[in-house]
Amino acid sequence: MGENMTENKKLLLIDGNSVSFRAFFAMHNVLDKFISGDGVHTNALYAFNNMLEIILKEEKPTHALVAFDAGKTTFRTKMYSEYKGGRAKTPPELLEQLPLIKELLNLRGIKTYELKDFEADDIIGTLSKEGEKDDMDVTVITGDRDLTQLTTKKVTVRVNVKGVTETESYTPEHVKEKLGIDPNQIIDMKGLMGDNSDHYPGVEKVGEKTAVKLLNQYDSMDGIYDNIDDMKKSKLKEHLINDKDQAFLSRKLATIDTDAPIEVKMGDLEYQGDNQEQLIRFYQKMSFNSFLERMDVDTDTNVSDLAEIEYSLLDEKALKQIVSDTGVQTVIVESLGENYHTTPIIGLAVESGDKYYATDDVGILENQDFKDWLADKSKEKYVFDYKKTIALLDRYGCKIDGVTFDMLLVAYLLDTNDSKQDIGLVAQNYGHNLPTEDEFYGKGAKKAIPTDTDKLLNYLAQQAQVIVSLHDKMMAELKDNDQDSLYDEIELPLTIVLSDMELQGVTVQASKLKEMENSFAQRLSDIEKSIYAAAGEEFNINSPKQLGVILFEKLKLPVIKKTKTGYSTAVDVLEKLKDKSPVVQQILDYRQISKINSTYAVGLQKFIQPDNKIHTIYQQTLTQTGRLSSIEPNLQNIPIRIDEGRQIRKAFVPQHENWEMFSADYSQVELRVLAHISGDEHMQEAFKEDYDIHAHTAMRIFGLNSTDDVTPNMRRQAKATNFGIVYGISDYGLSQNIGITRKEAAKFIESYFEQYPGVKKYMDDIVKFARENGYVETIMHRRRYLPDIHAKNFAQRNFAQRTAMNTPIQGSAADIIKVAMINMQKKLKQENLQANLLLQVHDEMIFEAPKSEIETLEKIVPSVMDSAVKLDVPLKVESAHGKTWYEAK
DNA sequence: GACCTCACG
DNA sequence: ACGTACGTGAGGTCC
Repeated sequence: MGENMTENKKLLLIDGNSVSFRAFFAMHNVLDKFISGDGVHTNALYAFNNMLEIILKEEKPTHALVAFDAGKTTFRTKMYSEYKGGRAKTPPELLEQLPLIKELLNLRGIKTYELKDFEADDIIGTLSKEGEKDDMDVTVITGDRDLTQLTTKKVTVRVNVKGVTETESYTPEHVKEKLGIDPNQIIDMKGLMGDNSDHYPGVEKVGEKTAVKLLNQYDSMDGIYDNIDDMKKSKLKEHLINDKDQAFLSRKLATIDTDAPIEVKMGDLEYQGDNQEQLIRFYQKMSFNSFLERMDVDTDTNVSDLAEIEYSLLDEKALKQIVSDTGVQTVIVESLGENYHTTPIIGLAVESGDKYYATDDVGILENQDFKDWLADKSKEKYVFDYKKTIALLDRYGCKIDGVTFDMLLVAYLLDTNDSKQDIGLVAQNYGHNLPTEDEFYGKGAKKAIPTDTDKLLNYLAQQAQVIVSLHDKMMAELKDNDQDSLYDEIELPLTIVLSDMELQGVTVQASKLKEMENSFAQRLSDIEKSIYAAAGEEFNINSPKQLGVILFEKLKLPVIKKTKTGYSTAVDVLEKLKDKSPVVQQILDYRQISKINSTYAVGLQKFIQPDNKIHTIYQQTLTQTGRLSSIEPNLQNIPIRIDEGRQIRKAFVPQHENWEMFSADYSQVELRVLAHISGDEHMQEAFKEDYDIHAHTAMRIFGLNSTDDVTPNMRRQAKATNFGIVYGISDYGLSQNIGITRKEAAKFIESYFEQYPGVKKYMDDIVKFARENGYVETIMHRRRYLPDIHAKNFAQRNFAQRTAMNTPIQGSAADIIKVAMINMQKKLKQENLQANLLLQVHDEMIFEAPKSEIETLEKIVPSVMDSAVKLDVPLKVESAHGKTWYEAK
């Protein structure tokens, strides 16, 4: 180890422009929320400071500097006038924040610097070299990958990967691993391949791959051109010769100047630390409450630093005040851990008339006045996670009603990324200093209720306080987004429907599952034996790693696809190897049965409660599209496609004798939604006339005159294309799915768009909408923000575009069934039926009902479902019933 | 805890 | 040249 006599001097260099840029777009979706008193946007400033806090803590620099670009023209534009040409202008909302960012840095004791005719990169390059000469450790923070060329043993370059706080650290080893070349070869690589975003060319047809290959062979661009005469004749050689001048110019442009004429000296860069007084005033001016709070409690967010709040014990005396209060009150019912259907309540808190009450004695729930107050619909209440609160109280014999504000639900509707089902996280997103569950109770094995009861009760009181103080702001945002009816009329009423379903539970016969488990076990052991025989040895078939060795090394089957860690043994790969060896089919069989056995036959038994029922949890605030998800267990993926798996459904039965299972599903709801929102005439006609949609599509894209001429294979391909359209199609994806070439797939798509021009227009328009607004929305104004729609990275951006196309379709379908569920529950009550809604699987509802009610359900369920919303095309519902879920289809 | 695989819409 | 279908949850392996 080298001795460092300068005592760990540490230089921090930040690329001010690129980090500000990232900061701005990372918080672009809250642009309008972050405005200072005098009307200046502050989102980038806020995110920048966030990053700064984290970086300063991690890096503990002794010296620091933030470099900025000085202007549009530099020595590079003089060399090549097109340099960075065609770049989008910096948004004015960001531009106005740059002086604020510099002011902030000044108050935080960090020097800023810019130099005429040079870019921030050159300042950083020059100083990092100087720091290294002084034997300092240097860290560079930037949003720009180009700076990785500065990486050395002493210089680490951290590039923002997601937002501004997550970075990827480049050391020389990491560069080598990632790019396959050394840091000092990066400029040669850029010279050869050019740079689209900086707008300079390299050598024609040379991309990253080719450049790296050449550099591995010839070391540098000079090496390539020294040996060019010896290269054998090829297009590549021709391009290299033709574009030689261009390549050397590009390399020059890509090279960061490490010898810029800067006027600052290392001594000027000493990190000063915060100017407390002025910084506080600055934060106040910017309304940065969270940063202000952090200053008061110092930097440590330990539980002991929890701001104290005054509360009294929630006892009989307090209840007198609470039940007589006519104003809005906030209720906290706390439980720790995973599944709220089984975990105990560990504490309660109520905010009432600006006072806080809390207790860890659940005996209070036996007080009749309290019970009545909780169940009283006319007593308005606020909570966090209404569904959980209902379920917890239910086990203690209490009902709760009158809830008008569920902070979790509102946070989710405002931004699907925001809700992490943790009040601390939501609070922190809104600038409040409340610990998360993990922060307060500890993580993993260390998780525990604090021994100091006062601490716990204080935390609960604080939760109530956060809910009270954020209510107005969040509800106002909801209204601004035009999402108030989505909340009032759909999500909040749905919470009650879902809690009914969860608490009702579905009856599952353990004996039936046990029986299947035994028969699967027998079959598995048979197949196992014959696989071992074919392989010539015993191994763990469930291990993709071991299986890979057997298939591709021992049996020498051709490798079709690789994963990050080894050979892929996924179904699509094995399907292609089926005729090469009989063992492949046996492995497929083994996999299938093993999956059904472990996940369902064995797995589901563990969830059957003493009441012979399974009580799943529907996550209402999780998916990015507005669908529900089901956990512990997941009852939305019970097998159906293959009969062996489908047998599992025979264990799902009604809870009473002489009852039946009844299921009803929407037919092609997503395509109908697409027909509606795209307004495409041909697709709308197909649904209005109730044609077989896939046959109709086949007829159109294959240019036939009648659906009678459509072959089953044509229909299959058209069906896949319809699915692809809904997912945000790509020719590659479609080609993989139906086993045709990419070219053929591209043809399909082209003719699809010719036949359904409205669909094409929708796809173009929705992506444009996402680019302009930063989000997309459903028919009920459910929102999904798509920050990656502006990503520089091709794959990320494309993904965001497909998401923009798919989300309004999938999400609107989710809206529709949610409305139907609410109406259905109402109808069952109105009609005084005993039938119970038990499950929802995205486009279907599953009920149990007395046999005598089945006929009624057959009329009312489809009618409630297809009238849930009014679209430009009809909705279609199919239903079935039988003794078990298996038969109800 | 990451990764692979596979169940559903 | 890039690297892909959209949305989920869970079990098993391996580190």
